[in-house]
Amino acid sequence: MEKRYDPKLIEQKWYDFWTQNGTFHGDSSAGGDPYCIMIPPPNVTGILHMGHALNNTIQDILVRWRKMQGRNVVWMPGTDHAGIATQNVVERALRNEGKSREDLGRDAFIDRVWEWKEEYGSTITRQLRSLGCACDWERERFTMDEGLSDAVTEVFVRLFEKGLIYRAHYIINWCPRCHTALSDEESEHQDLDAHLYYIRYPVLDAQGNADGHIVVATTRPETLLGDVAVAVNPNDDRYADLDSKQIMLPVLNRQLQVIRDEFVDPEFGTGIVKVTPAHDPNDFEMGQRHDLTPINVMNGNGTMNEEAGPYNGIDRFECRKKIMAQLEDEGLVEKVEPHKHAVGHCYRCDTVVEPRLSPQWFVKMQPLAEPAIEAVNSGKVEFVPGRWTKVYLEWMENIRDWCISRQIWWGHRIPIFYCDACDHVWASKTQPESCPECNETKIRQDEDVLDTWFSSWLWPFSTFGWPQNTDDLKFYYPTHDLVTASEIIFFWVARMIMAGYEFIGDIPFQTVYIHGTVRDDTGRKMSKSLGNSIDPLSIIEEFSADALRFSLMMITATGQDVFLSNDKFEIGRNFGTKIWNAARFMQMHTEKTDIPCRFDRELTCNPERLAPDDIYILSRLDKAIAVCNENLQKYRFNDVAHELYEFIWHQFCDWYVEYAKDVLYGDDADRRAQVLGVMHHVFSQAMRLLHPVMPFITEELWHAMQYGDADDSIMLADWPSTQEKLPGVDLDEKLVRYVDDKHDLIRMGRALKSDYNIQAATETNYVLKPATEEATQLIQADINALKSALRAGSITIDTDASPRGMASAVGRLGTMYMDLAGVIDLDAERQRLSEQINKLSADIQRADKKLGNENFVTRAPADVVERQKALRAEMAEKHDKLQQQVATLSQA
RNA sequence: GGGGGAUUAGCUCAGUUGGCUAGAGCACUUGCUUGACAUGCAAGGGGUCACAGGUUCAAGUCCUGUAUCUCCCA
Repeated sequence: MEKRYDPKLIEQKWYDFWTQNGTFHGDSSAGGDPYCIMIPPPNVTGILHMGHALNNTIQDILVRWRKMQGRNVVWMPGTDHAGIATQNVVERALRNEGKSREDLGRDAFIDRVWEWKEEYGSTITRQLRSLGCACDWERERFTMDEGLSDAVTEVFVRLFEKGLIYRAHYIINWCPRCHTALSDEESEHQDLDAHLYYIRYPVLDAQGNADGHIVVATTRPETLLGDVAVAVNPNDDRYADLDSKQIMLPVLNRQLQVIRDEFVDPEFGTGIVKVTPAHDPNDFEMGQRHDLTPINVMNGNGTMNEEAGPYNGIDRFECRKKIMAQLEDEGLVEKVEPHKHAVGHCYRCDTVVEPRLSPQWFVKMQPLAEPAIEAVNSGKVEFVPGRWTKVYLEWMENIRDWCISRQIWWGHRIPIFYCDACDHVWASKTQPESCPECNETKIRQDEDVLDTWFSSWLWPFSTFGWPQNTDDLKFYYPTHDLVTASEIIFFWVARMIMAGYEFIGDIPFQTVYIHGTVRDDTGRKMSKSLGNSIDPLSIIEEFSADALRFSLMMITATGQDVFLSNDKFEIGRNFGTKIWNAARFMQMHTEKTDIPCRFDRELTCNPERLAPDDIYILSRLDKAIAVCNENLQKYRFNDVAHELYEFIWHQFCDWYVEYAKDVLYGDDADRRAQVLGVMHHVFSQAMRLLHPVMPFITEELWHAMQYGDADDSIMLADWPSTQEKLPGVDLDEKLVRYVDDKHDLIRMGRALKSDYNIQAATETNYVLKPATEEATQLIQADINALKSALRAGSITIDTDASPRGMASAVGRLGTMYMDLAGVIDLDAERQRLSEQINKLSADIQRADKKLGNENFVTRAPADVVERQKALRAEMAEKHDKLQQQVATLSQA
């Protein structure tokens, strides 16, 4: 083994090994107990960021753990075609060539997008590989694949024929830059510091003479060009006489209707609002209630249209400025106030979304939502952490229809056909030759494509070949865990549950694990525009993929947001180095012997000759296994990481390996074999426990230690279980407790040296007065281990010891004296002991107070009271002994 | 406006059904080129658990309110 661990080559090597050996592939015909995870398909234009790294590390942990448990595992990978984002990317490239998509035409443009996809579309899946993801790449899918596209068409036609897909002229979110409709979820609200403009609308009396004005408050003055009415609350008696007046629209001098509608908040502005049904969703609804005809004053690109009169052709924001200037000139501006309000932004390009009245296709969601609500209410689908249940239900119970049409070219074209002859509109899975009603051949397909999520919501079954009822679908569906971030609950999770019920009649997955958002160390979301992203690939380059993964798990509390900075990844790197060196140590000693290394398969040891420290580490291993198992089941990955860190670093390396040195450098060949046997057994189990989190280094060491055959993988090794007791080995509780106490004793002995400024390497002499007969025997049998741990010159066991002039410390096993060769500072030692005594006195008092409380003794559970009593007794004993020490000192 | 989360050591965070003397990593102090590892070892210091009430034998933990930060929805 190399002295330094060099992860780069090793990680590449093992990833190739796994993929070449089909380690990640699952096969339904092999049967067994299925376990399936669907990757949240990343955007095909995407590059790996820390959110992906966190998301996929968690999935990989689950997948590798289940695989080792012997489940028939599939982790389904793939990407989505990201209609708007991908089209944007390709259009940008075209623009650099001085062309537009219209120049190319639809078919040529789509060819061009496919070319782009072939060339650049595998960036993120390649990056997932360097993270170590055990995806079943043979199954990789893309939402525009033939099979998945077939599923999309099938679903559209079914829903259309069921009456759940309809076309309507409705106000939707429109991105003027991407030039398409968006769903409500794709319009992200951001609070903006803006203004509330108070504008005077002239009033004429019944005779048509000027009669003052009314004041309306608006955040968007440019839309007044599309006003058709003003509205007041019916209970607002300030404006009772408004009906007898004519309200005139400034600029265009159009007479406006006056309507009364409950929607108007009398507290907002002046209590009068302008009504612009074509440019505001609330106004649109008011318009419908009052039978108003909307006037659209804008073009699709965000400029004003001919309805805007003098402002025709001007950009909407420019128009706002100009119109305010004109109103100012005409004395029609009452005042302008600062105003904070939420404004929708396009989730793909961050342009301010424009509410736009246009014909679009919608899915009627309420009927689909009902079983999906029930699935979560009944616990068939479970959110972890559970608080997300409420978020999901809240959205589902107030679900709104889903706008699925997009005015772009890249995507699944809507399978709707129109007959110009008879106006028949129908959906068809195949390209029809003629109108089914009138047989006319002059038919045309809808120009729009579907929302990308309209294919993503089918992902859990379309990837398995649905609508065909394939063997894979039957075997792996419903899948088990879905791992994603909270941002995607509405976009994707909720819709998948609805699709699962609607098209398969069953849930798509059992558990939805929602992890936190990755933030920078000041708590801001990582984003390209803020420039605060940490690139996972540069972290992998600098620290290794294992380090990235382990560090993320160490610092990511279940479901909480993660605050990251570069130096946090040192945790994982240092841990990897530690493990590497422990393995080197073991190999070094194993090479010197002729014993085989494969202790994990069969621990060939003589139980009679196992020392307390051997028993102890085996017992701690059992505990580590139990803790890991429990926390994996509970999706508490940071607890798993912490336990592995504690066990491998502190229990194994700090205590057991240190203990083992004495034996391994000693001359008892039989004991050497025992210790090496235990060591390899523990290490091989630890590597398995760690494998899901740090797959590369564990695979490397699995082979370096020859725990498996050359063509074997740790990923196929058995997952550790506490049930597998070692033959003939009794993990005697008494011995385990003894070693715990011995560790205390060692710490105390070292602290004595440290307190007296004696270098650790100086071989001082100790006298030990055991507390009990049992302790005497245990220590006597174990004296060499104690001696070497303390680097003692000698340890004299003396049950009657009462030495003078020595520094002392009291532990459960007994009292430890350190010989200071007559140079003890009595005052300092007295001081040292008094401090301990004082602290103990305070603790004893506190315990007495509790135990003296009648209510505590009678009402608290018996075991709590017992524990308190035992603790008190222990403290009192130690207290007495310390006082004796002080007394002995004084006699000197 | 509605809902969620957070507030514990200098920093980042654990602390699960209330029950030890509140823990970890990093940072800090002191000592150590000890035969796997200085990406390390050993020994330390450091906390009024945001604030105010309440429930309880017992509150970091449960309840109410307040403050600050943060996210989602409208």
